[in-house]
Amino acid sequence: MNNIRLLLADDHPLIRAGFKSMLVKNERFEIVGEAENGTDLLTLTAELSPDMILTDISMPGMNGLEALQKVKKQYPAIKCIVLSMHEEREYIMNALKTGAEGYLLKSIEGPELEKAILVVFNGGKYFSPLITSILADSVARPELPEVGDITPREKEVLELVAQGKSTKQIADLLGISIRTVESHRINMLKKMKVNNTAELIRKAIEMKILS
Amino acid sequence: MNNIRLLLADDHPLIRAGFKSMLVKNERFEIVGEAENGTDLLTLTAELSPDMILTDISMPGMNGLEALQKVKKQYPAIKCIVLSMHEEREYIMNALKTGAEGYLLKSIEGPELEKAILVVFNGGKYFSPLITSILADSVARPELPEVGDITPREKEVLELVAQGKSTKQIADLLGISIRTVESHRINMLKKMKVNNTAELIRKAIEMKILS
DNA sequence: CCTGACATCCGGGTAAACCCTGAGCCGCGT
DNA sequence: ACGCGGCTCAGGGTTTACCCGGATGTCAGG
Repeated sequence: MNNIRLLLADDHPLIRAGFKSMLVKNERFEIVGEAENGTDLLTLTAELSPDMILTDISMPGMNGLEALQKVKKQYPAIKCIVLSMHEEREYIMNALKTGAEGYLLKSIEGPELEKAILVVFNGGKYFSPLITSILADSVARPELPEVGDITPREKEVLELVAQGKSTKQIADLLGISIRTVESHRINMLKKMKVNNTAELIRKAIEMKILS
Repeated sequence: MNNIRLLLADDHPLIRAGFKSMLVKNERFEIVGEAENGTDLLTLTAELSPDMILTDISMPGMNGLEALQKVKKQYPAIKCIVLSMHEEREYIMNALKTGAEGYLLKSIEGPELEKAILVVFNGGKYFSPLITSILADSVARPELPEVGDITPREKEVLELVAQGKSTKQIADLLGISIRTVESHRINMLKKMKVNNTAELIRKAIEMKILS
């Protein structure tokens, strides 16, 4: 059986070293490259055409999910497993939307990592047990907030709002009408199902839309 | 020259694996034990009496700093380096207060880690360059009028505001007038030197006044 | 004592946020 | 070709945020 050629992406050398030392124990795994950010991930994917990508979400510059989206578009055959420290539902949902075949927490241990890679390589999907239960919970919930689908323009407005800018200031900065800025803000209020701007900011930060 | 006997503490096997693989390259370093939490760290320290402890801060159960404090009390000779992902001033200050001889970010690379261990082992102190500059900044800048001087009542209002409650709702909940609630909010706007409620929320979260 | 500092409380007026409705333009995918 | 969705804008209305002021009470220090 052929080796499984893996591309590893994480901005921390420490984490990469950890994964490498977990993976070298199994001869079938071959780490063909390491990326420090989303951009590297894209170029290395093009150069190396790995069988599978293991990537962190939060990385400087282009983040893992953005990069993944582009990879999936160009090379749908490449399997992707997302590695993250975050147990928040939104993170997981976003990862799934980009087409990731697996989602693992960094609290993972060696044997589970191997299992996950093998399952995904053979066409399956794998999620940490904890992740599975989180997903199950959110399915059981009758109401699906379905939030997080903030458009680029909305995010632009959101960031200015968080900086304390008034609607008029934002309108001037973006060169658009006050009405338009209001539309964007109010659309976000509805999408996020919040009552006012204050809660919008809190929720946006909670969901890591804002830093 | 003798080996440096290290005790490693982190709740993620992945991180421990990363450190180990970074450290095995240097023969002088010997990892004599690994702890998954603060309690383990204490018992292993007693059993193994290592030369130095490398520990994460956030761990389930007893955290790294609590454990470090106890270790330092019982075995003052053991050097301690704190490993953390957090660049916040408070984290660093707390680590220093517990008597840690070093503070490293997990973005560290191998050579710097070796250097840090050697420096600390030889009686010195070591901090990531980034950490040093953060500390320097906070010393250099006398900092704004200690924005933490939010009064209990104000904080109460602040939390409700962050929950998306309107001034009227807050007034009813607290059993006071709308005007009073507004006063509290506006006083906070002035204290925090922000323009509106949206920015107030962002800043409050930034300063850990709100979760 | 009393004065200043501060937390808490309240009122009125203006600017802004909020909300509904409706609309045109454009890029994108089936 | 058509619909869908993002971005743009407007009228006109209600509600709220924002800021001006002033009022209590407490409490420490001169």
